[in-house]
Amino acid sequence: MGRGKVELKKIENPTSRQVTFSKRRNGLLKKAFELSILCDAEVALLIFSSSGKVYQFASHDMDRTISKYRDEVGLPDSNEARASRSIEFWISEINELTRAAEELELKLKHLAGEELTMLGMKDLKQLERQLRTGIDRVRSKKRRIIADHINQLKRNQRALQEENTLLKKTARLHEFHEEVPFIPAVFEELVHASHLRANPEQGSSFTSTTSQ
Amino acid sequence: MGRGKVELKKIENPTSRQVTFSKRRNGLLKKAFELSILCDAEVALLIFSSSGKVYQFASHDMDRTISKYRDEVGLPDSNEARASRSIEFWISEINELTRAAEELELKLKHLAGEELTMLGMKDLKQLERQLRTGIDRVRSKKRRIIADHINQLKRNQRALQEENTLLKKTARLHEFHEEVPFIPAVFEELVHASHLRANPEQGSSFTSTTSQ
DNA sequence: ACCTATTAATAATA
DNA sequence: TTATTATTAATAGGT
Repeated sequence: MGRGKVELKKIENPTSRQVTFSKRRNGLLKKAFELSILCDAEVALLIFSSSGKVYQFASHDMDRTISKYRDEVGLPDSNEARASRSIEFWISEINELTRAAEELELKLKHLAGEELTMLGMKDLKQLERQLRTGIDRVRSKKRRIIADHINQLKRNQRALQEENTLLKKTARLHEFHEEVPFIPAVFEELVHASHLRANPEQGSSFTSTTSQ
Repeated sequence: MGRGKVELKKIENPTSRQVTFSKRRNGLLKKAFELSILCDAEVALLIFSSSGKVYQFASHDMDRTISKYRDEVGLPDSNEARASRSIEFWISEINELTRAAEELELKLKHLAGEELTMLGMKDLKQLERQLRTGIDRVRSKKRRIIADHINQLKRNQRALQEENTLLKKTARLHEFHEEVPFIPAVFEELVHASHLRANPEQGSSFTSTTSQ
């Protein structure tokens, strides 16, 4: 509901992500409030921005609602068992994971051409080689997809041409000697549909239908 | 957003209240989900219908989010409860870190041109754009490094040339226009000796001797 | 559950 | 953040 649709994926641009967050957060809180009033429901809503700030709404009392939730879903058990593993274990586990994640993030930045300051000529050459390989593979994949689409189109065209021929013969047999004046809209629709889905099955089912 | 506005008060008619609850509940859950994806937020939503049924959404892990909330808003309850909650929190923290790491790894693979099967044309185009940007930046960095080296070399050369010029001038001032015809044998001998012993004292005594 | 006329939310933009 | 406005999305009221 704006100047254009938006796909359901993380907004990359940090500024517009922040703006959208602000607006949608307010919208969500408002709707939570409305639902609780209009329908006499008990609603609790917690929102953490990616920067860690909290926003909340609770129609009744946050802790009460959370308690109700725990009672319903509640698994107030395995805490002890899991606590048995020493705290140190979990701490080191977290440190390890954090370290690994940071390493991965740095690699990603390097591939994006960021934070290159500490890299030497040798590293840069390797990086360029990796990027080259990546781009080649992506392009290759793109070519394949396009080729597949084209083949699908050709298959459809051939099927349609055959149908056309068949129809003409039938028409002649029935003493209809005039040309078919135009291609019906249905035809267009089928071609479009098969483009979009790029589904071989459709093509063949279409063919078999027409060949019957 | 319907055939007419609605007042913000409890809907009296139980049937339409139920219908509205159903519709708006779904709408709210959907929007909570969208916010979490679009803006990379952590969202938890609990809804109890007036009849007591629970509906929930949690972008990450309900317990983790609730723990974060308690930490932020901070009701320092009993130590027991807090300790056990902390364990839960760490566990979900680990899950979250693991998930994040896997996501990063997948991105890395994509940038390396691997695991492209599930990507559509749109994704591939964006990937190619990212790779292009990356490669441009890496090349730019390389050019800068090379340029710096060249400048350094030029600087050195210039310095040497100036020194050279200076030396020539100095030579002319001292009126030494002939070439040195040969090095006396005594000289050779002394040089050899000082090499072998590597004794600075000798060298200097030799110099002072000759200059006398 | 499905169908539209309408209202509400909001994306792009400043 | 806030304000504006063109568009899309949600949904009220009915079937």
